[in-house]
Amino acid sequence: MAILGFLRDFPLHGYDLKNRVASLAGHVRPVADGTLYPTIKKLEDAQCLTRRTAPGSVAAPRHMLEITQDGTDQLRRWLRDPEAGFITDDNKWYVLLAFLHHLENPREQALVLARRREFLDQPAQLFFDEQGAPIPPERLESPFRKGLMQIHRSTNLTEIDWLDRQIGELNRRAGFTASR
Amino acid sequence: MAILGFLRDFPLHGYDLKNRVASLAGHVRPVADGTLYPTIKKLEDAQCLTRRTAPGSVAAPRHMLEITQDGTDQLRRWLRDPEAGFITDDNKWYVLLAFLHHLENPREQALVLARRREFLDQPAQLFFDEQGAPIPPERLESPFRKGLMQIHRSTNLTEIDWLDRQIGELNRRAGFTASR
DNA sequence: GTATTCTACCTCGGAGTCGATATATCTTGT
DNA sequence: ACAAGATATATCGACTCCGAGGTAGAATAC
Repeated sequence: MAILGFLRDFPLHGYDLKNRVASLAGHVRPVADGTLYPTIKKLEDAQCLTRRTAPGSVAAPRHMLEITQDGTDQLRRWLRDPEAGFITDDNKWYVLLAFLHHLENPREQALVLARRREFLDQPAQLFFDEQGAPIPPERLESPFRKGLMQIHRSTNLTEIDWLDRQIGELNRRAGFTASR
Repeated sequence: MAILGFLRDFPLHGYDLKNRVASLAGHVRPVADGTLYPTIKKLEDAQCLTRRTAPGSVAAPRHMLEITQDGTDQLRRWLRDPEAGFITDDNKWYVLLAFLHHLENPREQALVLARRREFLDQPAQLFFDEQGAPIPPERLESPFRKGLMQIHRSTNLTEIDWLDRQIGELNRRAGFTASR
């Protein structure tokens, strides 16, 4: 998704793509060559991108990659109806968010945000005692677990706040375009 | 790490462990049977835990798992000197944090928190233009990317604040025990 | 001249994870 | 009496991903 998402902005070569994906995922989680290049080839085989060899501006020759219509369609399908992991896993969610603007319909964008919003709504029970009963933060002995739950709660509220404002904005815009 | 960390609190059987790990990791990212049971066996082979068959209190018989001294040592090694991913990947970091109290020396605990603190300090450049120059949040066209960077910044500050207070507290305590 | 470094691409083996499948027990509903 | 569902453990094949290694061109350092 990140490869097609970046290519949708402008054509790139593999090495450049690697650095962009690395700085996006998490913060700086490098993507291994052994992951990137086979994935590019897979997307090429699936007609999602085309390759054009260009002389390297700095060193060895590059393969400039361009997204195709099939690739754009595939990207939009992934964004419109993301797998569960893209909603529940923070890392994946942030990747999705980075490319959600490529889904052009504000109503569809709002629906995706709503899924995340719904997920964040369910109260997080992280720790349980011997009997399996949830332990509230104030009864946790470990200051790290206490901090973990505090941070978790605080960051969730921050994101929920943003989501609500954004969903409202998108629905307003969807209403405008529908009533025109 | 999560298996040994939970067992360090009290003995558990696999099924129970599965639910606890699931509710901890991320928030609710279920752990597959095919991951859990082979891992338990691997830890057993490595003498990190012992197994004792007990009649199932509700249904089928359980294998009650108990951590050994070797297991405790291994857990502490993982916590004391975590791999890079445990510092930079939010999901992994939160798992580590959930068990950091098993590292009993406050000085060692503070050192791990300091590594995370140092990582959070480096400013996040998530998006770049065609020339490779970083794009500041205010010049981003996508509201989702803008929100992404806002949320990222805000949650980072929240965690940094907590880390600083916690590191200070731990160092105070380390000073006390050293001067006694 | 030559070594090093950065750019740029690619492949292979191994490790880890998942989903499907299987088995068995006990409780609950019908 | 029987079916369904939760509990509980285990394995296997498929898949993904990474890390190590290799190739090569161009710039820079020594």
